[in-house]
Amino acid sequence: MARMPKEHLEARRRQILDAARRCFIRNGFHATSMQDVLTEAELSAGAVYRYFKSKDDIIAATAAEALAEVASAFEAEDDARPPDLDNIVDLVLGVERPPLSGSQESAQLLVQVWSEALRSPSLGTKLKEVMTEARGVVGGLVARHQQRGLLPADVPAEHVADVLMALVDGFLVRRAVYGHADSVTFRSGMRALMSAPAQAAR
Amino acid sequence: MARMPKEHLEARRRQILDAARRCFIRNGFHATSMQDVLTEAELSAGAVYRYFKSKDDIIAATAAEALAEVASAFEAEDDARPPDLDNIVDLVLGVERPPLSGSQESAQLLVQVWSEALRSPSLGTKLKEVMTEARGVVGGLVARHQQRGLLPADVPAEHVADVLMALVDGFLVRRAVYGHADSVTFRSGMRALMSAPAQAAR
DNA sequence: GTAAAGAGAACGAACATTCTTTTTCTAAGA
DNA sequence: TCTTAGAAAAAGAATGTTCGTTCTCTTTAC
Repeated sequence: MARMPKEHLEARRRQILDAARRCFIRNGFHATSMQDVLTEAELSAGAVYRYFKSKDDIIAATAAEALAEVASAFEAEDDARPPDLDNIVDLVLGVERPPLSGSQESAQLLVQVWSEALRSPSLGTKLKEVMTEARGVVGGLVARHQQRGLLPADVPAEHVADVLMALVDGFLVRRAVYGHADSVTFRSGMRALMSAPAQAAR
Repeated sequence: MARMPKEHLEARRRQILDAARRCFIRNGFHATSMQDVLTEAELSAGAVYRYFKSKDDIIAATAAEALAEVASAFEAEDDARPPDLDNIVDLVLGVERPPLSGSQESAQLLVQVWSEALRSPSLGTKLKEVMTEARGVVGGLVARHQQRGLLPADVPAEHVADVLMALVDGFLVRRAVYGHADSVTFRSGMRALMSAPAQAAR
């Protein structure tokens, strides 16, 4: 019997997933060949197929980790935040570790995941679940702000949450595609928008 | 000599591009095979390759049309808008025909274009050009609003434009991936955000 | 010593593209 | 105006390559 220590087993799996992730970010899921992944991971086909049963399996695992990253960022927003913050912008644009402060590579992978979710029903379902959950978290924060009079209370919190979620997604798009998405600039723009003088309906 | 009327020639080209577009929206650029396109267009390989010299050529043409659609939407914002509008939200979310009121399919294709732009330098460049142009248009509108006192003037217009552009992109993501992105809901949330009471720095 | 782990050749299917053949349509000639 | 030649347009088989995956053999680690 020569079963290797399972820590080594998981290290190999990690090695493959990391290599695949780099390939997928660079070329997308379907323009990346298995040969690309094998070369990047510096492993043979025989080795890789011991850990994943197919390319689709690797894609699914990569996408799942990307979604987990997003989910955990929103969870952190939920409870780790001090309850007395005064500006909702900081909720979404907080510097420490929300989705927005992730790397450009994470943003690029997420764009690939969106694209893949359009053709894979199972990934699409997972994505919707994660984002629905996140919207709930943000909605709760909005509601708390409304209770404190920091936001008008006559608008459903979900409506505001939708806008904030779109801001996050849009920020990710711009960071992924255009490279520089500066959260300081962004926050400044948001503050300007939010301190617009009250307007009469036209 | 038997050269067909060029209107028929362009109709064939359209037929192919329309079919390809449907395929690309459904499966992405690289998970779509030429056979898929041929079947969808109800044409033979020989026919299609008379109008496009390669699959990449079809991809490039499809992406270019998608970008043209976006560009024209922003151009329309620029000059067709009444100059006396009172709410900047309407700039981005206007109902008539800006990018946001496009179909879900257009949004889905745009996600595929973003994804492809990550691996194709030439498409990436074109995309950046179009979006830089659009940002300029939005920036000009923001500046005009600042001049009228509808927005704080102590923040660079570009910062606000960045936020609004991200909103557009985010709206497109949500419409593409989650299906229902209701512009009425969205506008309601935006208005709530923008009429937030002025806040003291914490 | 033995079975797991890995390497790398081998395989069939699917791919984009080209080549050959057939069909279709235009334009010149009777 | 009808015919017909001839080229453009389209079809579909053919081709060579690349793909994902499997199979066999070797190495490694317990």
